[in-house]
Amino acid sequence: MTATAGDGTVAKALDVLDLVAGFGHPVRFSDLLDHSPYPKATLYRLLQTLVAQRMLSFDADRSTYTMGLRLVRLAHAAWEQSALAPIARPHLDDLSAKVGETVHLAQMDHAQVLYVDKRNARDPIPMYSQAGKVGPAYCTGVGKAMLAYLPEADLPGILSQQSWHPFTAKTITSAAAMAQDLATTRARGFAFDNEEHEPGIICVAVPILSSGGAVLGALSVTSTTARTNLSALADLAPLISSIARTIGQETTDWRFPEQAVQPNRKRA
Amino acid sequence: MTATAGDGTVAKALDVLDLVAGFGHPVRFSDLLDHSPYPKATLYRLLQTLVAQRMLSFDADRSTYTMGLRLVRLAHAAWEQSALAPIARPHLDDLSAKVGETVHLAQMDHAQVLYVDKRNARDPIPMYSQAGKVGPAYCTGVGKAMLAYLPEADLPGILSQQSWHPFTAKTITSAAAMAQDLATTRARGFAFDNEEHEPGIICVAVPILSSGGAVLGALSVTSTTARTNLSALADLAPLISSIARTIGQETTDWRFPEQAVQPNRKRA
DNA sequence: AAACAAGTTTCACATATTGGAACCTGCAAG
DNA sequence: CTTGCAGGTTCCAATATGTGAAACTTGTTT
Repeated sequence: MTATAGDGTVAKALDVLDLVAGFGHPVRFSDLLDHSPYPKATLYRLLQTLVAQRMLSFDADRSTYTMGLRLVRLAHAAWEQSALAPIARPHLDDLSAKVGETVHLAQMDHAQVLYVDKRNARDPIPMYSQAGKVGPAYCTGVGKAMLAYLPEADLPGILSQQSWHPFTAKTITSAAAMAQDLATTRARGFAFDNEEHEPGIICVAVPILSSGGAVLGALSVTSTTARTNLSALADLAPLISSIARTIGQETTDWRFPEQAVQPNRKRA
Repeated sequence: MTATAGDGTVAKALDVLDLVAGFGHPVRFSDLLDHSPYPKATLYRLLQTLVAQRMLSFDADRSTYTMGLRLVRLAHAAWEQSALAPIARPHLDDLSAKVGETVHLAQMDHAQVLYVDKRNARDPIPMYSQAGKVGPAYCTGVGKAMLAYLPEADLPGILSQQSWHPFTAKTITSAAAMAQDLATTRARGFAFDNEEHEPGIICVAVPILSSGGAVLGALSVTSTTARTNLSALADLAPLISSIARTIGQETTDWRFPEQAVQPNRKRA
């Protein structure tokens, strides 16, 4: 599972946190025990600590553990502080308004794709509750767009961590085939998802690059085969690319007005 | 600040996490050192651990620390798993569509109000609040709605933790005055925020209660004095209350279909 | 009443954490 | 240059912390 390094109390605690998160619903102590490598007493103490820290919450009635609210708070800070997401937000609104389809903003996280922001086709609700989800890199538009522009040195490591599960008949299922697809993507300047993750779902995606050329994230527009097709989506590429370029530019530029902020220096 | 209990490595690590979150922008090591009670070496190791766990990320170029992406991931799980938020979501959509004003869903977190979800007004007004953000309980509609229905035993503890900062001339600034206001609120069945937090901003809020009467959260509709007034907002109370009642009902009922889930029992 | 499962506490032992101090950087001033 | 210094990183002995097998509650089943 989350193959944590053997040592470090903090690592263990976070491991447990992931474990609880993985269940996706309130869990009892013994359920966790069955799925964790830690002995009863240790797990018990870790849980106590996490609850005390409000990273988990404990429902005494049902004697189950759930994710705590402190996390939501911390994540808010994480999102706000991320260089990409807050800057991209208004541009996502624009793009969403213009194309009227589902729009995704993603970043690489640990060889997977992390959706950082999203606009739905119907109701535009900017909120990270819908973001935060992770997905595979090898069969999503945003994933392939980022992979294509990653430093060559990093690629093998990341590709080796993909599961290559064949979600659909069109899923790319080997590093070799992926290399091919990424070359095409680079040549084209944008990536497609041709029903590689879910049948009927297609998308165009472009990378968001810093002015130094580093991959900051990716931007995509998703639709269905019922409504459109790849070549129609490709027509959107110039628009999406231009927006991605703007976001990349602004993100590179902004670098936080650090010297302007900090008239507060005191001890805790 | 986050007055953590003296012991526990995990507590310290999370304390540091909060510290970084508090800055709201990338920070250098020494900035953190100035604001933390921990000695250099200790703080250094804690930071290393957090970075290794991807709870923080370290920008080598600028040698600054920022919140990590793993948090966003965990928070997503937290949100999804929370009994209230996912259930309330469609109802927020409804309410938002019907009233066309800003709608908030909040919960109590550690004597403060945590905004868990939000819908913007059609004609969005710039305002201090966003999902994941925390706010004071004593001068917000949602805060007062929840306080009014909390078990009496819990109230003193929570009230004693309020800052009573007079944001505006109308802010309630003492526990005594609050007791009065809460009594009125209970009698009325819903709470007002009469420009108590920000001038020109007013709101109606109702508590969301479980069928057992426990406070699960609160629901509010916010507007401005430029556009409407308290008595007009009060007219919305029946609608909001009814939605809140539905949410409370569904949340109480749902209690996760536990027996349906778990054909997987194995050791890690 | 006896057997059992789930959760909690104990305690001697091991180890991870601690933090003062020494040690590396750059870099700016002499 | 070379000296001084602030921001960062590493050492290491002392010790506080975390460990986990086993004993012990509690509540539930047979």
